[in-house]
Amino acid sequence: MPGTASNGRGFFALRPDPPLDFDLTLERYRLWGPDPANVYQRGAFYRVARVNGAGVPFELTASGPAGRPTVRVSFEGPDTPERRAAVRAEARRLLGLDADLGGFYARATEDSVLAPLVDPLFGLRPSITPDPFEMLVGAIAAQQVNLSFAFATRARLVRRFGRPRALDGVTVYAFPSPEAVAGAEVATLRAMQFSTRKAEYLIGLARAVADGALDFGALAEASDDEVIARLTAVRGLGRWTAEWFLARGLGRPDVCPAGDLGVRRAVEALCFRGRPCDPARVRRRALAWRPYRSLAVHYLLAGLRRARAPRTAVS
DNA sequence: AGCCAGGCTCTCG
DNA sequence: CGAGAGCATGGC
Repeated sequence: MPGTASNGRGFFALRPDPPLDFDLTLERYRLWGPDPANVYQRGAFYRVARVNGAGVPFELTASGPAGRPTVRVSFEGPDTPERRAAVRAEARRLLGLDADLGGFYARATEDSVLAPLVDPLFGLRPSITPDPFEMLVGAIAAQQVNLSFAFATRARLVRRFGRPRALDGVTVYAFPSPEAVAGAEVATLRAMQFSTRKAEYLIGLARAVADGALDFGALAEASDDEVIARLTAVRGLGRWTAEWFLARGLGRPDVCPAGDLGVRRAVEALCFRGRPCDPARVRRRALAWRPYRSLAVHYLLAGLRRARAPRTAVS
């Protein structure tokens, strides 16, 4: 590895506005199985940032009091301002640091469903996927199948089409580029246990991104409704996918993916005493959580998970 | 064996 | 248009 040693490492610290619960926020990257592009193990989170097409592996660790944590960021050198800025931007998105948690909590105290969730989930932030293509691939993988299976199929795709990097002996993959997936064969994706339909969706999406038909830069500037319209024009991307993209890909604050099975179950359990309700009812109930519907949904899902699988007393 | 899993497309009426 | 059937896959 010529050059690696002399290029060294870069370090800096993030001091986000509190609160931030580092583990609660990043826990989702290991809940349903390993994700080779987002490795969270032994208290450290690893990922590969993209800078002008080049990959920069970095590592996040937390220290300091929970009320005011410091996030230590370490990345593969050379330590240039451009690389540093790119890593900082990815770290901020992964940790959801731009979310208005204070405003949400103030509103949540007035809501009988949200209020009890604030204390046990204090500092949970909505992790944003830094790479929009990655977000959409993950959504397609998760359509209509359980999340453990979805993670497994997506992990196979990452290992096959992504590039492995090493940082402190930990292997973390750069998520595959649209160009790499655009060149895949349906049969290859079928072998990863994607259905034929999903294989077609994935290749079609990758091509649309690669040839510029789907422009993420433009989406970032568009209104919520416009984003939904442009995404659902792509075969394989429906409203559910578009709404999760808004929330988890673009960090839009006021989105409720009412068609989501998990959201529906959470709303049924926490708002309607377990009584079944359809997406329209979910959407109506969520109106009360404006303009923080994304955070509300995030907390409902995490709250239900916690209720069903409570953490051990010590942690 | 059969139902479920954090949907989407296509077709009809 | 809105509802409904059809779709593929693996896990339990």
